[in-house]
Amino acid sequence: MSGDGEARAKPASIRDVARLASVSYQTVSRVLNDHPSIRDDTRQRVLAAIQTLDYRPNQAARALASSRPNVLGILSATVGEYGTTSSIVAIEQVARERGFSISTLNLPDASPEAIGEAVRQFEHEQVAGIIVLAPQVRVFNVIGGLGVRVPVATLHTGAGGTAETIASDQRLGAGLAVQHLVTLGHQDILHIAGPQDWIEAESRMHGYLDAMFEADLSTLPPIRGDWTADFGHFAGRELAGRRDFTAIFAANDLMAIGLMHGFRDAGVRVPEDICVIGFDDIPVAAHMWPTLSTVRVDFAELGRRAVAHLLAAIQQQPAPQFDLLSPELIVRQSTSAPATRR
Amino acid sequence: MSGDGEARAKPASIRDVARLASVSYQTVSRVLNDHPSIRDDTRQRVLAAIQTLDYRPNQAARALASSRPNVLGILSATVGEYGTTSSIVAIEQVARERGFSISTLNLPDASPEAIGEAVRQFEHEQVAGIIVLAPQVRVFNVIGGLGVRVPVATLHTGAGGTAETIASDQRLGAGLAVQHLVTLGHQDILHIAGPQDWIEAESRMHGYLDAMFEADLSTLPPIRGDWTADFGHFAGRELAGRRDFTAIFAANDLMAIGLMHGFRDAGVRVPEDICVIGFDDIPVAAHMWPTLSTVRVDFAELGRRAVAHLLAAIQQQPAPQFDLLSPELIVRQSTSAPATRR
DNA sequence: TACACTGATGTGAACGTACACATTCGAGTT
DNA sequence: AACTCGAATGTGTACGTTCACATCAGTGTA
Repeated sequence: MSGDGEARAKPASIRDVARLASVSYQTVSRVLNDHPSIRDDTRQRVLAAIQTLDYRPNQAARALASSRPNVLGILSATVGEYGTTSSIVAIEQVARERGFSISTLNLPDASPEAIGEAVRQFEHEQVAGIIVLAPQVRVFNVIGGLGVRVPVATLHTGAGGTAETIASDQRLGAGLAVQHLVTLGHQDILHIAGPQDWIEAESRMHGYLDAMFEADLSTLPPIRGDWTADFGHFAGRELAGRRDFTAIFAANDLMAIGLMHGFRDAGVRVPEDICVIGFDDIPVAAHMWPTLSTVRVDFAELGRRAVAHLLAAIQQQPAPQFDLLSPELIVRQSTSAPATRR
Repeated sequence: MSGDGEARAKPASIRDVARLASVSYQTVSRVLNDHPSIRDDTRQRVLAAIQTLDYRPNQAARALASSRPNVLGILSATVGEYGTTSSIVAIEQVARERGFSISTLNLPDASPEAIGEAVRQFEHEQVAGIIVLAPQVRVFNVIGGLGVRVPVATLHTGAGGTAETIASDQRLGAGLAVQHLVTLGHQDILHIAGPQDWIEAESRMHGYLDAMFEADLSTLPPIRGDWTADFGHFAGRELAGRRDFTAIFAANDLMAIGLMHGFRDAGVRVPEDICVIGFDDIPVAAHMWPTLSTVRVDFAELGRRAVAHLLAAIQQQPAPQFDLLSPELIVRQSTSAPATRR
């Protein structure tokens, strides 16, 4: 394979740099850590030596010697969901820019034991902080009760507690969706919520309830789903027989897509008979039939903010203040004015 | 919050375990590393002590002392795609079971410079090996020419080279799709391929060409797409005017979904006028209208195998031999016999 | 001139583990 | 009984970095 001339020897250490710059290794260490008391020409000399040797600090040794590690843990329970994935990608990128690496840990189930074990694992891996993407109420409680010693930041809105919480305004988003339906003339709006334990499910549901209340409309009891398109499909077929609503606000796009499928199976037309709006704006939403109205959330920005918060906490600095991230209403074909004949 | 009585002191070290088990720290180290020469009762005593103290080896120290690090790097360029994500989740889980953590690195673009820098970064992080999920031909070449010192495993089929390659039989999968269409009676089948540089795009396209050849059918020049539903949508509208094919095999589900959207816009019916089959079986495929026929690939298993391969290479053991992973044909509504009237 | 004080640098540990080399012990061989 | 051998365990040291402390010059103050 494409011979690479120079057989690279073992990487340069801090002492090699020190020797080349004619200073002690400790001085090099100070330069690396931005110690104030370093004469400027000394710093320049050290930096030049670093450059020459292509020296990069050994993270393992650094983590071992200091108690200030350089890995962020990402704890997620929502595997493969669009929003989660988008956030993780963004987190990883910005964390890397700030000199941290990422260790991800996916929970197949979010049982308290599993969460506890995961946090233990992270602590043991000496992570600097943990970003939690498992937005279940229970996770908060477990983590809160665990006496975690490292900073924790959680994505998504809800439960305050000790953890830094990065929110997008899911309630506002839900409100946008409902107001859109109301503006179109709908009065009987059903909500398909996410699982009971989920913070996002709760806040989207509250957004629905609030918006309905403000519009002076009576609400129907929400239906509990599990976020999946398969559930939506099932629910759609079940609900097709009901005539007490003209529009549905689903807590996420997948369920909305499944719903439309179920309605189709049952001969209910969207949007003519029933309107459907989702939440998330996953990439295929624009290509459904009918194309799916939804609420877009900037998951990547959410992730970036989580990192900013977490790093501030790690460095004992005041948390940066962000405005709540405003979701955006995306109107497509699946919502229209209610049919008059019904 | 929620007082947790015992203020946990610093975690137990190997010496604490040794003291409790009345052995030397070295003996504990041997137990941890499965050294053969350990009396069984000694081993039991040590294991009991480990249990009691909830001891877990400090990975940083371990990585520092040995040159045998315990982190696997995942290099990916295909952000947020379903298959990639599924594989990564599986990789992460099985790697963790085998005592490795995962460091992910997502490339916004797959330029040679970016790839080189990423590999450097991983080497510098002392990763034990790298799993590459950026299945572009170019990536192989860059990595091959880089003289990477750590083992590399790449997912997906194609380009042999020095890297361990974990393949699912994409050609076979593509063949399944085409044969399905042929069996239904189609003769003029168009292929929407992935981007030119992508290994998977190439092998799916070759699968298409091979299957057409075997069926003694003439092929149409494939159309190059970019994997996205948006492209599919565009292509669908363009192709709606053509009458020289009765079925389309799209290289992935997203493009297939976009295609159906485009056809819908143009008044072409699926499957009555044109049949569409995709590849991947993403979760929403079953809920399209019409539901999308496709080829299912076990991405998770693919990821697990990549880890097995990589760990074998790391431990200088012979690579485990797997049969090629066989994709599965999933027949749904978007494919049917061609209309006779056309 | 002696004194404390600050800025810049150097020295000796320590972090928790693995590796190379002792050491001990018992069994088998001569 | 002395000897070899291997299995089981213990002792030093190194990995590359940071931390606590020591040093040493220079500066201002009494």
